[in-house]
Amino acid sequence: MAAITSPPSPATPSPAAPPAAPGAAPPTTWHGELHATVLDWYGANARDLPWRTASASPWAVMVSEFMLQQTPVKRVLPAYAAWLERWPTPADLAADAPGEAVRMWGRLGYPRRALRLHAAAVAITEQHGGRVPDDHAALLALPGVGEYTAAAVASFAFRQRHVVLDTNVRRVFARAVTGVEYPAQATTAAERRTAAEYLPATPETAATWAVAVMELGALVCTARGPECGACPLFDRCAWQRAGRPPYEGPARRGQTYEGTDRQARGRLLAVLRDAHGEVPQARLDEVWPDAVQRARALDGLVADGLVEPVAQGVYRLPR
DNA sequence: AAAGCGTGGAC
DNA sequence: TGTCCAAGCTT
Repeated sequence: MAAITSPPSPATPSPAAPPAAPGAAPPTTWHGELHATVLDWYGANARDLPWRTASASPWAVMVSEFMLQQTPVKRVLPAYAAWLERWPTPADLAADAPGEAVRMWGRLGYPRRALRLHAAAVAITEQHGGRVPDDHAALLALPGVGEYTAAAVASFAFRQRHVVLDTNVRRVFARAVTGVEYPAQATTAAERRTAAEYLPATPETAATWAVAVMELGALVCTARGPECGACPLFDRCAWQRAGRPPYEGPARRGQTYEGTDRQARGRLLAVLRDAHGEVPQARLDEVWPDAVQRARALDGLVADGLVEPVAQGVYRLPR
């Protein structure tokens, strides 16, 4: 496999050993240089985000992580602030109705996340004394918390050492280490192995490294139009050294949205969100003409617990 | 394990 | 314009 190589340093002919043979860990000094390179870049370029401040509680970090699942930072910022103002602790949210969480979620998208965040708050309140657990396995057991989110909360909020593998990190490793433009569609064991190899040994350093690599992917090593000229890994990057070969493979996505059940669900739920209280069927009929698809979408929302039928032809957000 | 799940912005 | 993408999770 390729690797992040040492930069061709004309100034200091590095005494560091060349890239290690497959299977062997590279020299600590070399790793240390790589870590310093990325950490220095992060120190100078990190965005000033509210969930990264010292005063951000583990709950605040968890809220941010839920909201950031597939939603851009810019749209999360105001929702994050409003959410924490209303529900500063898990117990505050748990004491409120799940429908209120769905309403506060607004237009962030994927509203099931709101429901799961509420359910997580209930679990934290009932099973963890109202404190966000600092144990990775306990985090993973919470609703809406997967491998990434568990690692992110444990790392960012509790400064533990975990492989934090999100879309940004995967892309950075795909390019810098593997030498391809994009990672595979699904996360592979090889990717976890690679990320683990490069993870600093010290928890505190590992935690900062995790967020730093993510930030690099978000700001420089972007999916489209990466700014390689501004990248601290420019000289080491396997993709760069290979001449930045374009992605080869199957189309990575291609989801149409217009006319889908997803769009129908969104329209219906928007009506429920904006109407405080019960909503008659007629109000829903207005926003989606196709009766068959409308019924299917509404059934789906009910099945997901996002909508509650209160009577024949009357609906509301769940209580 | 591939598909379903929202929404808005960038190019 | 349509396509792609955004700190994924669940079934």
